[in-house]
Amino acid sequence: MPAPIEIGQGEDPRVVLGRVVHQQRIRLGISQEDLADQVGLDRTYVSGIERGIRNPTLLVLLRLAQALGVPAGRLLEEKTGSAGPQLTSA
Amino acid sequence: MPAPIEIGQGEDPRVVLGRVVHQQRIRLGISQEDLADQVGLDRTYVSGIERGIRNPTLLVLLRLAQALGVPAGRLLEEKTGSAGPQLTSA
DNA sequence: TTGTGACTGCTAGTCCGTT
DNA sequence: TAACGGACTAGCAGTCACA
Repeated sequence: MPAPIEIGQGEDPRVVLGRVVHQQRIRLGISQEDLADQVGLDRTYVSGIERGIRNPTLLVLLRLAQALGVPAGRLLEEKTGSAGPQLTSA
Repeated sequence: MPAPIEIGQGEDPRVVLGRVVHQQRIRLGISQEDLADQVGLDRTYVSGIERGIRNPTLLVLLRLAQALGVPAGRLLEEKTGSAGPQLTSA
């Protein structure tokens, strides 16, 4: 049972970022290691980001956005979740 | 820094960020010191960001965006430049 | 009012592993 | 496949004196 994705605004930005990264990665159907490889980061570091315990830099955020195929700003906004783009089939 | 992974953009993202921060700050008509004070950062650190020699973290970027009164994503996009940024003058 | 070099403390980010 | 930990190095956060 996948935890219901809630959107908190006073929430820790690192956790929010982690959720977005996770969602986008799953959407691409790739593993943390695959993503880490594409971004040029360590696999454990990507894991930390998704868990919201890391505080990545501007450069890393940008590379992450690129690898995930989303606009950089997307990583800081979290527009997904409720009434999300159900992403038909695939 | 690990594998650079060229970002088609060309220009250094730090410089781009610096330009956006500078523009927004000027738009607010405040000094670097005023901004630094609002963000809770040192004056010289803000200076470094505007000059594009700093690589701030997620948390710093967010505080900066808040103080500048712009959505966080705005700092990573640079929609300014050409076509008028239709900012509904306050 | 801002730019700059140098500095210290801490963490961003890596690499090894186990669960 | 991913969470999690320890130990490590590179680099950022944050500050200062001075231009």
